Amino acid sequence: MKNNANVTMEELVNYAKQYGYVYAGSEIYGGLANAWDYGPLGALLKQNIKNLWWKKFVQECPYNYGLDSAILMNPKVWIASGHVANFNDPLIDCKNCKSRYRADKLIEDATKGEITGDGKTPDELISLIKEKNITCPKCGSKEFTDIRKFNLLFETSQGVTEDSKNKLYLRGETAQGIFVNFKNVERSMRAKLPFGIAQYGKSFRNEITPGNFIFRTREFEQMELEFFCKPDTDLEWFGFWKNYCIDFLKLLGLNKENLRYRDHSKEELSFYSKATTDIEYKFPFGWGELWGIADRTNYDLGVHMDHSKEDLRYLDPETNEKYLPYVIEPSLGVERLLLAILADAYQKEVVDDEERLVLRLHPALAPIKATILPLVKKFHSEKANDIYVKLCKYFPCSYDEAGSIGKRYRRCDAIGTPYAITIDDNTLNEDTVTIRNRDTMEQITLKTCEIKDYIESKIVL
RNA sequence: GCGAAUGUAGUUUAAUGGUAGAACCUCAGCCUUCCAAGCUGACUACGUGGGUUCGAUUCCCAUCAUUCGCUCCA
Repeated sequence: MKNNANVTMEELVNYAKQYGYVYAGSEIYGGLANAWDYGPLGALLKQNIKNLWWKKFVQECPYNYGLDSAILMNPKVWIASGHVANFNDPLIDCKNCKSRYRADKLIEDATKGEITGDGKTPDELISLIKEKNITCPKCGSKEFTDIRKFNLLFETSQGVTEDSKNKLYLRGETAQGIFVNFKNVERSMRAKLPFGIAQYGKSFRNEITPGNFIFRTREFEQMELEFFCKPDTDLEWFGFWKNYCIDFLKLLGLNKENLRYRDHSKEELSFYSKATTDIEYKFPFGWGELWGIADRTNYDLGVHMDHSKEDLRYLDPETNEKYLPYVIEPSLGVERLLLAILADAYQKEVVDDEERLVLRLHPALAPIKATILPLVKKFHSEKANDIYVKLCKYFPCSYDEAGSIGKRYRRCDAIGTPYAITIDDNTLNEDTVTIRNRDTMEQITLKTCEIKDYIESKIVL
């Protein structure tokens, strides 16, 4: 039944636009590359994703606390974290065949790792390339362009006048807002290791090549947890969170077949990371990273302690030792998860030779939980509207009286609404309604006063 | 940013150097008592800006956007 192998990205993009999930950004002005807006349903789905993540990682998790830190931070944060230096890729083009390389990688490859490009200025890199007679691996040319730096951090300025002294960065990840608040949370919540701090929010990166719809965008939303633990327990917790994360995805209803772990090789690991595992999802365009789970050691707290001169060490109440906690970071992109959820739920089924488009979303994720349908407009509208007004107070509902009942069922199938409540003569005479289930197409009869409890019991994750 | 391709209603598309036709969707009305029924009507498009031409959606240039590679990553 579940099979999204035939769903193309193109189909999903059209679907998302057609039904009010995702629109191209600034469309009436010709668009803006790679910007996407979330429509009425997309906004609800996004909210649901974030709320469910918060529920599982904060509300129901005894270890973790929530946080909402600012997007604008003191620029020293980004210098300390290494983003200002390391989000600068020195790129160089071959003038002959137009191939593009990272200058530091080019040197490393050409010298078989004898010379590393780490920490070199652009001028030093250029002279190294000349000195070692490095040629383009593709065409053998020695003619390269100058090095151009692509700073992945967005810059902005604070104050009404443009002034480099007031240069600020839009955060490139939410994680740093957590690290700089480590001591605050520890003190105010009287937190004992191990404990985690979770937050979701917007981050910005000047990606050189964004793409694949909402998979990689320059403005995106992250849901990150920084989990602090004793230095020797990091690998144990690393395993714990790997399981916890994938269980969460399965709970949301993602098909197991479309999920896998991928461990980073040693060469691939970030300089600060001891181990990293990605949870990948099989998107219509192929396997792609959904959730990165990294053992960041004590790197982040360490650099912030160095740069800020604040003591960020934890005083272990059992041993009276002071040490920097290790950090496990499960980091998830909201839009990526949303894309995975849409791709996974999108089903085209054939019912009596007719194609039925149905979005098999978990009821907890569905933007609209129930739709209220008067069986015949002129007889049942008034009663249906009464019920609609009452149910709206508890969860998002819609009301639809246009077209045949069958057509209205299909409309709510297409946007993933799990329950359709039909109001007919029995509602007027006996105060009962028919509730039709999107997935099974089965119908049950309930008293009107039972509807709210019934649906609320189904939309809990 | 570089290379290649593309751009006609919300979606899928047709035709054309003389300013565009359809299907689905949507909306209104009629009809309709449980799975996209039917009838009547309505709305909506040549990405943007220049150039050539008597006249451009069509040809040329630029620009913007999208897609695919390089690269990067949540």
